[in-house]
Amino acid sequence: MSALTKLKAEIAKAIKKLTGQDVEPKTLTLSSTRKEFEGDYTLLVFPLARYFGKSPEEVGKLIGEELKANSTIVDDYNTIKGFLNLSFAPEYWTDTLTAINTTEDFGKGSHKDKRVMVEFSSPNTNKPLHLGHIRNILLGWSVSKIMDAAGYEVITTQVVNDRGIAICKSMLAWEKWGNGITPENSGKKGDFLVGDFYVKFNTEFSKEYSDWQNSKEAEAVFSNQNEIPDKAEFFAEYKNDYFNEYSKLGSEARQMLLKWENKEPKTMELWKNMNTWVLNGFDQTYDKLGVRFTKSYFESETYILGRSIVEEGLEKGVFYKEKDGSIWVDLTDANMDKKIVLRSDGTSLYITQDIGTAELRYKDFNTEKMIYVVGDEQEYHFKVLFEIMKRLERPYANDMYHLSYGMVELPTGKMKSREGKVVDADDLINQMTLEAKANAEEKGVIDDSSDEERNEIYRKIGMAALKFFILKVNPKRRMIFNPEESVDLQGQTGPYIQNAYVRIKSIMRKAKGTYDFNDIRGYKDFNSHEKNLITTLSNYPNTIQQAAEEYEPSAIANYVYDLAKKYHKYYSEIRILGTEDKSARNFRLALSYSVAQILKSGMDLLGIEMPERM
RNA sequence: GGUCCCGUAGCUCAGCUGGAUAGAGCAACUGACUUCUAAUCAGUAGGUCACAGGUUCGAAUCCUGUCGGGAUCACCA
Repeated sequence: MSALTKLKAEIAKAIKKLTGQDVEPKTLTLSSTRKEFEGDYTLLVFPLARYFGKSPEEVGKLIGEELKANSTIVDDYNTIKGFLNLSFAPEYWTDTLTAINTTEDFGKGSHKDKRVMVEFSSPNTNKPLHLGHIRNILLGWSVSKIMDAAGYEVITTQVVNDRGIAICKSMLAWEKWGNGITPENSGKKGDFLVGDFYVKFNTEFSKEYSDWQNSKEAEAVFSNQNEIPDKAEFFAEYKNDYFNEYSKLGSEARQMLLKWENKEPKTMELWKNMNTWVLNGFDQTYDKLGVRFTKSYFESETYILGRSIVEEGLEKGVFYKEKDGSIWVDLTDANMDKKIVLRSDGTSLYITQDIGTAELRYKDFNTEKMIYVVGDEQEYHFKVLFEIMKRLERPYANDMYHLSYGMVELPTGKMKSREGKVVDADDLINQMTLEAKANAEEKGVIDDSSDEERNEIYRKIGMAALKFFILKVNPKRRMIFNPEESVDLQGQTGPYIQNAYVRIKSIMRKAKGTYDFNDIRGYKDFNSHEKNLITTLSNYPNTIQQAAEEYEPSAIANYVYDLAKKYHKYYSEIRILGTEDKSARNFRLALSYSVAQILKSGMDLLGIEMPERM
């Protein structure tokens, strides 16, 4: 039991003694005292005044007096209006620090008997990963780390969309214009190579389309409109219909999809090859991002799943059949629409697959809790999915969560992969490392490291800047990313936090063998920074729990920044190694050591690595 | 039109279940490296918390409405 929980119990006891009223200790609000007032922690007495029938100020005095007399933690108190400011005994600070210092994995939550699955990334195999994926991946990875720290057992998965018309477009373009190029014979990273052909298909298709617009066929289509719209506007909107009805390339792509579905050997071979190229490329990117999946699911293998569950739902009366044979679910009573779950020709839809994969994962890993990291444009889809799973009475249905995040946009607007208007993940990662390098060389700091060590440091710094930049923001916010102005390396950033850590590491190297963390209790004359830091450190476990409950990496990011900021300030004002008094010096080193540990641990929850020097 | 998300300093964002005078960073300007790593620290300036009501001892926070931005409402994924 932490000292603060103990104190709350003592306060509840005091209230009981003074009024006979039972108060749940958890309902008491105890927060650290604002710096302009005397005291360490503040109890809000407004809500308690009604038990006493006295003014908040008087109540505060009564409770304060009682605590001062009987609490081992509280040394003194003062009241201002309805605020009871409590000052703690010196032992509170040293003992709390020692507890933090000696607890292994301080902050980690108690074991929860539940497996959580976090699904994220979920790329298509027709193009490389881009900035949008980066936000998704960083969020997913961080949430999985946070859930793990909160005490869950975590399974990470991705669902790879490796089938469908988009992939066929890349395949067709490669067949037509590829001249047998491969990653091996060209030296080009596989996902980029395939992505190039996806763009190639679309530029060729656009050419074909604009040529067609001058044809008699097009003229006929246009003049057939009931209302005569603006011609340019009409053709801009008609592109998709053209693809399906008139386009030569479109029909070739659809034929390829048909061949794929019939498992035509030559097509299968091409498909397998190109997928392997892309997936190898993805693995390299995941590696650079420091992300791993317990298991990958492939839509080519899972897209048929879900049909048997639809059958089951039909029997149970959860779904119903239309005359044309299509199967639907009616969610109007839950404030949603009717939704089709199986086509009239018996083939699956997106939702059918998701029903199937949820079930498959439950069978594979017995995951009772599932978190889907997917963009906010799919909120409705997941609302529907979760409602369906509830109606199908799946054991995991009540613990499914859509971690929805806002789109990442460029200053010029939305990214469009088919036009090649994207920020590629790999480019961005490299750019960040280069920027960290340029910045460091300008400063000329890192001393006697080898080139290899230095590059490793630059990579860590660059990645920290990128990751922190993205994770510090509430996921729900849309964000505009400007690749030119790029990500800062100073201020509220990843490197700022790394820098605090590096400073401590440097101190610890210099202090080696000259201190004893067990000898700190003699120190009593704490300054406000020291109390402040210990208070912040002891909030770490709560922060983790809260971040886990709300699926919110930004809570960790803000915490870690706050801690680093407080330490930087402390560092600039107090000379730690120069401290004369032995127990004070031990205390300060112990405090610094703990700060470093928590900074490292917290950054790890964001998927950010710490360099030992920079 | 229905539903959901967002709106806080010039810009990017914090602000926990309602609590004391709304906080950081960037950009601008001033200072601080012979002293544990200056990717730092200190300071100046910058606010009608979109707007209007309501709830109460007390509202950026909760409720209602309005306005602005976005998403979504396919036998696409």
